[in-house]
Amino acid sequence: MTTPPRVRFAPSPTGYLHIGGARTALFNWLWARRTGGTFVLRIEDTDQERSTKAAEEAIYDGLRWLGLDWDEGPDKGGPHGPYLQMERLDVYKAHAERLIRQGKAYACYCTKEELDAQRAAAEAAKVQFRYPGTCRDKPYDPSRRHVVRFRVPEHGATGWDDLVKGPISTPHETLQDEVILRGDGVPLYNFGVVIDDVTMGITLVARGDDHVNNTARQILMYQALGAPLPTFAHLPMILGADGKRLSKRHGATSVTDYRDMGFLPQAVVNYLARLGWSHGDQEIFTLDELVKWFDWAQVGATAGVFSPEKMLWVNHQWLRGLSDEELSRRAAGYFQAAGLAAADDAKLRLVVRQLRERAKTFGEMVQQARYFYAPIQLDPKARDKFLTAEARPLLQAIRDGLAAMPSPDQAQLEALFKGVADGRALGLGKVAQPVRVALTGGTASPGIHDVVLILGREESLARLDAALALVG
RNA sequence: GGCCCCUUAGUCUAGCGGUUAGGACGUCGGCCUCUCACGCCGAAAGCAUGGGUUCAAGUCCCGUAGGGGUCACCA
Repeated sequence: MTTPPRVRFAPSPTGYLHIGGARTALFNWLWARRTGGTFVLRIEDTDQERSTKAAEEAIYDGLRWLGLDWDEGPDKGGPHGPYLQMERLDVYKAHAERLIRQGKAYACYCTKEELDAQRAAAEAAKVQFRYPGTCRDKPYDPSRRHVVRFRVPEHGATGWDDLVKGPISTPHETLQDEVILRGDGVPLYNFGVVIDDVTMGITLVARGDDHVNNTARQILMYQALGAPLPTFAHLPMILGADGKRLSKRHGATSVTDYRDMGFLPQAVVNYLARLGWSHGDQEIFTLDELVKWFDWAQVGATAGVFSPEKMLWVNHQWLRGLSDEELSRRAAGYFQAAGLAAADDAKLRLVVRQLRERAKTFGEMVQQARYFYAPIQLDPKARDKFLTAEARPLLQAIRDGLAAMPSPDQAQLEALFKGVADGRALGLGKVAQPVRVALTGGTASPGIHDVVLILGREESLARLDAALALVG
């Protein structure tokens, strides 16, 4: 029996919740839920240039929509708060001063300009720039403007056994005495992370593998601090179709974009989980199943290309799996946003039932449902092909037959269409297509009887009349 | 460029020394059919490459190539 892990998701509030960040959050959350551990949300807002409150809210928003709840965080507090880095400045300062006193860090009085010049010189000489240790042995004078640098061993290497990548080691020669506290007392990333993970009792650090190169320096800091090491797990990046890191130019990368397009949160979670993790041959997973089966051992070490097509497919599977009630309840918001249906009513229920097999997202569903709620937009090609003189008598016959039905139902309509077709020795399609174009404006729709039923007798008659007027 | 990581079909993956290399998305063909979807059936398509180790290698080791990441008083 070991103590349950404490994991965390620590985004910077510099933008919306990115697909990649969402997956990192998801894996952490799954592990916490699976093990009975604790999921901590920490906001790393030390980059004051780029951090915004709006972005912070967007992150909460995205996580909530996905259904990933946190046990401790800025908005709900917890025993290790505050959870906003800018509210923890005194903590970093205290630890930095302790490290200075112990000789494990030191004050550096070099100016940015001096450093920039040295960097430029190194570049001109085509050598790798490393901080030369100018201030390494200078006495500590707090009254002088300074940054704090962490003393890195000259030789040797630091490694760890990564939960997803296995053993990794970084030679100290590639490291340098990096700045851990800025002149204004704000910590730099590596220091803030370590101090927070230590003081928050984080036992498993799972993050994107763009942090692999930070891990050795962080381990060195853990050691300097005398703190126990967490386990590290580095998740491979999510790439775009061109093999480059997924970014805006690849399309939608914000989880809320997917919400707006009409994806189900379960589907997004499902897809993200399967991108880089697997459980045999299964493709569709409920959250409960993911919680039950998620394991770092099944997380792959290779970067994955984000596939919008597959995510659409996954979403479609989920859409089709919802009950009629659930489906129309969720669809209602999208229909309202598009100005189509006023509410989750009986008509919407019928529309949605017909469209669930045909639309992969609520966004597509709304598009395909337009003619049920708004005047048709006649597709010219469809009109030329089907609203012809030959079709006139057929349309007329259907119109008259429908007019003669006080309350049409599936069986009556079937008999009507069949009768008209058989009477002229025509296939059903010859009759159905012109009617379809008359009623929907196009050539693709649910079954023609269903269309009539959803539209209703009056509206159907009106549209048939309009078409008849057109064919003259 | 230095360092680190990665490499099974177009894509996501299964595989953990002996398999006709399995599944899924996508693609193509067929069936179903009033259109479109759905569904069903079928097909094409893969172990980057060169050396080892071994009776046996997609699986282990080394090299090469390719890809990605990272080298700030950003995170």
